[in-house]
Amino acid sequence: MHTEALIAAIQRITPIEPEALDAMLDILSPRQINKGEVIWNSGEVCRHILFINSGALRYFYYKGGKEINGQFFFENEFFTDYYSFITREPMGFTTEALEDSSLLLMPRSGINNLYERFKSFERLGRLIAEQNFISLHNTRVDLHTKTPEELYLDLLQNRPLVVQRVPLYMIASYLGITPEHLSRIRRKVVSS
Amino acid sequence: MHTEALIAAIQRITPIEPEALDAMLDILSPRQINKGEVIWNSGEVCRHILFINSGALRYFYYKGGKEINGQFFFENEFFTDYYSFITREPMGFTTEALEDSSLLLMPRSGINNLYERFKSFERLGRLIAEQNFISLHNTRVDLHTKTPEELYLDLLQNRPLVVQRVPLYMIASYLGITPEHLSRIRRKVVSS
DNA sequence: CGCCGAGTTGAACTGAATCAAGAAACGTGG
DNA sequence: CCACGTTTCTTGATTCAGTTCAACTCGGCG
Repeated sequence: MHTEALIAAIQRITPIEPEALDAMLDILSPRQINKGEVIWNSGEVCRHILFINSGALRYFYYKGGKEINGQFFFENEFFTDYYSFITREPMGFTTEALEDSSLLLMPRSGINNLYERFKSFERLGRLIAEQNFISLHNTRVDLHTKTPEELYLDLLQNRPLVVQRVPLYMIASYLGITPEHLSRIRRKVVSS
Repeated sequence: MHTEALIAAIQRITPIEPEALDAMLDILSPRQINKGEVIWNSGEVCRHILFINSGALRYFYYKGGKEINGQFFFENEFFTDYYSFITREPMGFTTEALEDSSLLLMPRSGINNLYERFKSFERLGRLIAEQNFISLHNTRVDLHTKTPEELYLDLLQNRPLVVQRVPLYMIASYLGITPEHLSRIRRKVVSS
């Protein structure tokens, strides 16, 4: 099991003492998943936080029979449906592998145990939740105030991996526009 | 100082023992504010959670010189810029009284103190933060998937106070449309 | 080699913004 | 309690951004 990237990602967020890291390794379970496979289905309760060793994920929901992409995630990023994870309500969307991916899963029970044993780990959990909240807040403000073209330029700036590795038609629904329109925006942006 | 509504609102969320409630009363400070007055300015760090005894608030930010309303709050509701409150980064928006209002303010220092002394109070804080997160999540999904007309109908259903007590042109920017367009949507909805 | 999914392009259409003018509603001072 | 000015809301005409539908290109893969 490769855990170096996870440990490095954690240390980038907040320092954790070696004993806490050791205890964390005990609760990890690895999971390999192929491109296009579903990781978590809409309607299930989310019981894990996952870390992406390699690969890419997306989550999406449905609107009028069509898939709407909510967000994309890549190697060295954490992901969970924080809402479902906490409230134990069923998830409202489906999580799928965009590429063959190698994941590390941390179950809720194990995490709660770590929270009780290590204050530093509780701090880590809080910081991850806060990042989650902040990025949700930013997305909300952006959707509220920016044009599709501005949103696409932001994406190029801040999340170039999305533009490089996610098919255009998925990015389109993520931005709330049609693939045709995104294609035209891209032409315009490239030529300018 | 009127604290009955606050206590009732708390008990609706989670039971809190009398000693913890007493301790909480000690950290409260009341504040009267007139219609149109600013409560918190953009750029300040948010140091309080507030409870609305009576009146109404809104928060808004700017886009191209125009005010964009983020959310509206009424009597018996809590409000804070959760992001700024936690990270101590400056707030990105301004909070203002929509009506003459009577507020109760809880300072962060006092709240942290209560968290340490009473486990039940920590639970309350977590639940309020979660509600905050959930409503942000829902807003995000709605802005992503619904038409302005659907958003307005949702508002009528779920937050009728907004429609009753907030001027139309403020609701328009909240929904991401112009006042003219909202006026036409309203005409259409009423006549059907 | 041929197919199929992804991306592009064009033309017609539509929902929403903009601009401009009035009509209501509202509060304030006389 | 009325008159006036200001703010809010409505309505119409025009313009524009973005969608829809349909046809076509391109690249990868069986």
